[in-house]
Amino acid sequence: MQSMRILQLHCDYIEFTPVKKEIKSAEEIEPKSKRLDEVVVAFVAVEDGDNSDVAKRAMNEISESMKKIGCSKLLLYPYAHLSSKLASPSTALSVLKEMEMQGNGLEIQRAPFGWTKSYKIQVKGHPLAEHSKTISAGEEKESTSEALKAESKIQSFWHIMTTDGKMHDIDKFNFAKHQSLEVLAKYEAAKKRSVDEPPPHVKLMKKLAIADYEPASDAGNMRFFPNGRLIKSLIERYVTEKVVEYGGFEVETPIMYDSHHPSMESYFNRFPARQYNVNSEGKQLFLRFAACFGQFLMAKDFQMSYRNLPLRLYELTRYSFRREQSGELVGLRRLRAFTMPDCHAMCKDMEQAKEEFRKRFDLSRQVIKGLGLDEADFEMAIRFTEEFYNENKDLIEELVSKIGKPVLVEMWKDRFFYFVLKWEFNYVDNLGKASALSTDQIDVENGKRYNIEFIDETNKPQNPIILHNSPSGAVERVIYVLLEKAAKDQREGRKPGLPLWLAPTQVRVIPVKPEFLDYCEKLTEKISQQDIRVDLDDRNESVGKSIRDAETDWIRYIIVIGEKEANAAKLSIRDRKTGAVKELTTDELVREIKKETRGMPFLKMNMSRYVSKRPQIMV
RNA sequence: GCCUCGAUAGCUCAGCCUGGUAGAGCGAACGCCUCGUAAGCGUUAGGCCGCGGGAUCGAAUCCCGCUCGAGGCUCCA
Repeated sequence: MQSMRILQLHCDYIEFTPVKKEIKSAEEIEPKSKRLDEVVVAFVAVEDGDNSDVAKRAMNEISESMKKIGCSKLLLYPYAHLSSKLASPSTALSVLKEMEMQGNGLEIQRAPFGWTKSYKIQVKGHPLAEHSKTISAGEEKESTSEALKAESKIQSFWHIMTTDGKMHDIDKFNFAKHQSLEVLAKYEAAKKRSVDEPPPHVKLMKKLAIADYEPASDAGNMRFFPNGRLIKSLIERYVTEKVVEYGGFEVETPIMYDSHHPSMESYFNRFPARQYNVNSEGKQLFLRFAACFGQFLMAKDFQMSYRNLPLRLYELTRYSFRREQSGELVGLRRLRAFTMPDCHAMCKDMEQAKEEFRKRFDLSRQVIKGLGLDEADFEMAIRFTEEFYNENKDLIEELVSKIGKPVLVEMWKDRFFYFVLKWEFNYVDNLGKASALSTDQIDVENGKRYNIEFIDETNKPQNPIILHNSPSGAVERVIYVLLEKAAKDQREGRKPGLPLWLAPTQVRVIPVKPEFLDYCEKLTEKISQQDIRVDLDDRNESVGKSIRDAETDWIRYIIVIGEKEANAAKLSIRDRKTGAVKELTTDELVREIKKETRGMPFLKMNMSRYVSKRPQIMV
């Protein structure tokens, strides 16, 4: 079958000079040089049989891909050498002219037809810069991004699965008791929502001096103040501990990769133009958008036996980078640079993969719970191919029944992604936006793609099935969820707060008068030695003011020291959770805090112990 | 990427419509008060009104362009 061939290059510039006529029917033009900057050059070979329908399709394809790379200047460059079944020159020229006329909202130029031209060209370094396609009458084929094409055609069937394993129509399901699930289902299936205010966590992240935008960087790259860094460190440590307990081995892989490395190219074709690119010494590098390929390339170099499986590799990626569309970045919900715990398990067969999948499901639930969320705080979605469902109903129904409430189901007629099964926990925020936290996938494709091998029982090499799990989701997103949850508490009349183990200050000591400072200092030191984050408000402010400041900082325990306490064993402790003042000895207080933070990591205070010594972070 | 909105003191914002000395609260510095569970009092310092251009005798204010940011759409491996 004949088809037009196109090689499309996104260029910094092209400069060409018509040298001499190549064929008799060449266009009559002035042989002048021309230079174009920031342009997409499409080398086009028109084949025998191409017609105006093909011209139209070709232009649609070109303009579509140019939209993706954000360029609207196009140079059509007749280039016979791409084909051996060329159309006649007159047909070719008329097809090219049709393409030029069609426009598609682009600024189009055309290099002269039929001339030998010398040219100088500089092609850009991003993965989508080079792109070839073949357009034929009747069908279309795109050699570099079939997957993308397929994605828009992919057929999904949406359902609700109840804990008894029954599937229900979304339209007929009674959401009365499952409002967040309804939001998620509508969000996913219909993509309908409309709000026009920033989500409440944005104010909170600033007020609590956790994080802020950094205008001197790129959008979606946040700065984290001491409080934010502390909270992130604690979450990171917690998730890592849990993954290591489960059996993960922590590794570290590079954050940038060569775009032209053979293992990268096929990955790119699925997910184009969504990464940061870095040029260095002629290499075109991109910043990783996940830990997958780092770990896959590592596993490829392992000599593995089936006896070594399942093998779990884990990395806390600080950072992963995704160049999300600017309009999609909001506070800490979605970032362009984020910290993703990413754990892969290589399994010898589907049986082992399923077993492992169950373990990781439990791990993820445990981690989410430790982070201060419970089943009521998120909605699960589970996605699978029809084939996988038919063969593995038991596994899917088991997961749903463990969650103990209905979940959203997406079923695909055919496998499009590299996985056959995926679930995720979604948090639905105050504005009805859903975002995924934990997730796990069964990947049946990348073992082969990356040439990862193990030797099976019969001494034959096999590709493992790979599970992709993040037990918590991005660390920044966990903070977003905790703050949104706090905002919800506030809105509904409860006191907002962070889990005690994550609070930058757990206890604050306030003297009634400066003369008690000495006593306060000794007390602060004593509590601090028990691995509790305690600070001292040594400013000469009124007690009322100090209490107020501590309350607006969400500090859980406030100890006021005056005449009475300095001469007695018991302390007056204001517990923010109840709002009441209670009397406890120091040891009793320490025990209470230890009990509530048991099993969770501890880090020392990340600011001066003295409130008067701290800069105000006004953002 | 498209659409909408925004940018004034360290922070949050008023002033802009209707052009004529740059405002408040918080925070900061200094001083007074010496205080018992959510804001004690006073004084002072602090501004290229995002950048560039235009019309005007005169611009924070009106017009044009740009940059940056936010929200929505789309997207979200």
